[in-house]
Amino acid sequence: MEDQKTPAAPAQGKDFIRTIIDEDQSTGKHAGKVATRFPPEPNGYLHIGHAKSICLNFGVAQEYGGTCNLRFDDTNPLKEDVEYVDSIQADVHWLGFEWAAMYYASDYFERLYSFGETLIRTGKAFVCDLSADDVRAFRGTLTEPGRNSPFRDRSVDESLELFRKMRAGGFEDGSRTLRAKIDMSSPNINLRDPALFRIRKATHHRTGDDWCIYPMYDYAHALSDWIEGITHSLCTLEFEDHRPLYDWCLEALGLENRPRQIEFARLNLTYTILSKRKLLHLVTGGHVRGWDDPRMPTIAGLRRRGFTPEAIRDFCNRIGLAKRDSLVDVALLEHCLREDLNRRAPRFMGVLDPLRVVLTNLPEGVVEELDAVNNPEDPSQGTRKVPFTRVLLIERDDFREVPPPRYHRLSPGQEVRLRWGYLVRCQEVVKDASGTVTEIRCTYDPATRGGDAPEGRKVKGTIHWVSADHARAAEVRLYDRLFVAPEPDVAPEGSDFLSNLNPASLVVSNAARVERAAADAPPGAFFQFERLGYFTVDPDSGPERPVFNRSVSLRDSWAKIEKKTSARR
RNA sequence: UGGGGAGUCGACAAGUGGUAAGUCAGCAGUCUUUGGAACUGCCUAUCGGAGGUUCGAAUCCUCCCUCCCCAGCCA
Repeated sequence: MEDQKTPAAPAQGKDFIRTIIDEDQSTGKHAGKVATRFPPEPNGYLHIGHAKSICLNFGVAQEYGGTCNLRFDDTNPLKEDVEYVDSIQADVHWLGFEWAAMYYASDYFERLYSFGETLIRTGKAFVCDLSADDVRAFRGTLTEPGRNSPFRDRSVDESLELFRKMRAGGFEDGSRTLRAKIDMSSPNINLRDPALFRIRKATHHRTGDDWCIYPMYDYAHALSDWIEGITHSLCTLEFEDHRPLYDWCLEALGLENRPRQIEFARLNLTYTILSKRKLLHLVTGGHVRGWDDPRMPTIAGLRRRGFTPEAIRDFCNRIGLAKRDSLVDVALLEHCLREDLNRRAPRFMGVLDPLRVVLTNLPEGVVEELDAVNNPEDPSQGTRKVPFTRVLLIERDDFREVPPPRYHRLSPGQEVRLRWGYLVRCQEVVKDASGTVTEIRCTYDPATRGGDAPEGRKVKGTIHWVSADHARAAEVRLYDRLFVAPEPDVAPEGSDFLSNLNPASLVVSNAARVERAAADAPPGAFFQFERLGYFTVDPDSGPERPVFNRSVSLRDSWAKIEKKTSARR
């Protein structure tokens, strides 16, 4: 795995998982091997929370010279689909990782079944005829112990016969389960004779109708880990009290070289929802345009939004790893993107809300080719030519007839610099009948070509622009946070996270005009429209109509000044 | 009021008995042909609380408080 020089590798302060692995290495546990796995259930798209797990599992394997498998935890045919297995593979690859091997829990169904028979034979599991409701009733509560199933003590032979009949399709869904024989009075509810297999006459996306019984998560996961020789099975905190069951499964079968499950806190992000169920709801409810809507925290959404794998990996390295519940500021994610793109993205000029500027002292028909630097942060990206003509388009917001305090842009009588162009002075404002400014007339100073101000002349403002004749029309999609609340789930009584949806999370500009090179960029290309932010070309883009997504805005200190000064009044 | 976890600056997070890193955010500046970037300074955290052990504790002990997870034939 080359080309993954994610910056800011924490030199000191190893996280607790790597500390554990260090210890295992020094004591020679697992013969010094490190084998991890990323085990998604193919029932939804991967999101930024999964990225944390992916970076951890694949990262640890790389760092210790070990391996990391991709394993689909496909034990519930009712919820799973190939669309998801495809997207998951694509997303892991896109993030920059390559698995040592790819497996499906369903690859192990036969072995898992056979392990089930073994457990029956050794008196550690039994077929239970109780209905789901009855099982619940027998389970007890958090404070009261449960009661043994009346079928718990039936003979090994009877259970074996019943289990075979379950597999053969002889029973209806829900009529029977294979249960572990552990302890109905355990304070840990997961140990109260948990189900190991249930009947589900459903077509599986991989095994078709080969099976009508499917293993439960705890059982399948522990054994799959063991089968693959996983050494460190990393998962999130909610599985902490499943660990005794994970261990039980391996121990009951007398398996050696057992993997160790270690739990870490899942990622939570401000202004974001990271529940597969709720994300699915956003998609099916039409609140977004799909799993890859640029407002979604899915890997597919982030990719379409213009996030880079580098920025996401950097983010995952920076948020740290611990066991305490945390809520990471989404501003950190945005920061990581800006930092990456500032270094790498070429600059272009584009105007979102155009205002005509006529240079009265530049004759019509004259086209000057000016040199513009592609990336001030990276001279190797060179320069390009931009056409300068009599009629220009600037950002409407870069002109104020009555400039507020500390406004450094264009206003009547004032001078401003056109980036890479000339210094221009506003001489006249043209309005329509309703009083809307339709055009401003300026003079340019031929002595300031390239934007160089003569000795002693201070021009504070520099604005972007395009030539009206040369610019290309484009659609620009401005995205904002999907939710207005830092914790979307915190909603008033009677309402849910949907009530916190941001009505302005997408604002489309159809009036935008951009320089040609930007309009010709292929989908997925990223760049900065100077002073506006970082953008990427959306897949909706076509030769006739380029479509740009704003990935993230630039930090805007003027917005802060303006907010403060207006608040003061 | 069962069991399992967790509590260090606004947010993440180092620190594992020797006297509280770093990052993001925020604030104030410098600089600037992006009010971008970069750079500088500030952000005065005694470590959930109370006791105790110790020359010395965020780090050890005791008690207490708060928060999260678990009663799917989901994962």
